[in-house]
Amino acid sequence: MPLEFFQIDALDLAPRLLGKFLRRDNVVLRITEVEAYRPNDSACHGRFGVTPRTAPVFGPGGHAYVYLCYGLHMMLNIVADKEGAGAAVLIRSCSPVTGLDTIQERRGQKTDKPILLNGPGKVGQALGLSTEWSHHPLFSPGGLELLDGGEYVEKVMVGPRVGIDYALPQHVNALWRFAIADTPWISAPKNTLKPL
DNA sequence: AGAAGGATTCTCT
DNA sequence: GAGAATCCTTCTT
Repeated sequence: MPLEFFQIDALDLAPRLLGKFLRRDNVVLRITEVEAYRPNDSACHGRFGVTPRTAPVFGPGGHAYVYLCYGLHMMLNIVADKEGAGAAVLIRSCSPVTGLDTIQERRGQKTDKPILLNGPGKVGQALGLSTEWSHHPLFSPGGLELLDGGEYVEKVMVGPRVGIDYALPQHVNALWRFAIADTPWISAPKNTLKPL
C-alpha cells in the first residue's frame, strides 16, 4: 500500500486494514481483527512519550512497531497518522493465505487441524517476527509489507479493546476493536463484539 | 539500582 | 476458569 494510506487517524486506519494482506516472504496473511491505539490514549504504549521501545509509534506512518509482551509474544502494530502523532493499530488476528508449511513450522504445529491465528501473539509467531522488525517500512516491497488489494469488507464487528484494564474508563470502554464478521479468525473474547 | 507489571497463550481442572 | 511461563520496559528510589 502507498504511504498515504497509513497517514490517517488510527481509528480510521484500523477498519481499513481488515481484509488486507500482510506478506513476509512466502507467508501471506489476511487481516481479520485489529485494535486502534491513539494519541492521548491511556491504553497506548505512547502514553509515556517517546522511549527507545515506542519510538516507531512516534515516527512516520506505515512502519512496524513490534514489541515483546509478557516476555514471550511478539506483537505487531502498524504505525498510523502523521509523524509524531503517536498512534498505531495492533494486528490481533489473521487467516493464513499462503505459506502454511512455514507457519506450521514456526508455530510448532504438526497436526492437520486448521491453523488458527486468533490472537496477536500467534500472528507474530506465524510471521516469525522479533523486535528487530520494529521500524520496518510496510509500504515498500521486501521483508514485511502490506499488500494492495483485498476485498472490501462489508460486515464489521466492533467492541472494546482487550487486556487494557489499567487504562482510564473512557479508554477501556471505547469501541476501538474491529473484526470481520462471520469468520472464526477472531481472538477471545468474542462475545464483546457487536455489529457496527 | 530495584521493583512492578504487562495490548498473551497454553495447559490442566 | 485459574495459574504459570518469562523478560523487557518503564517508573520509582
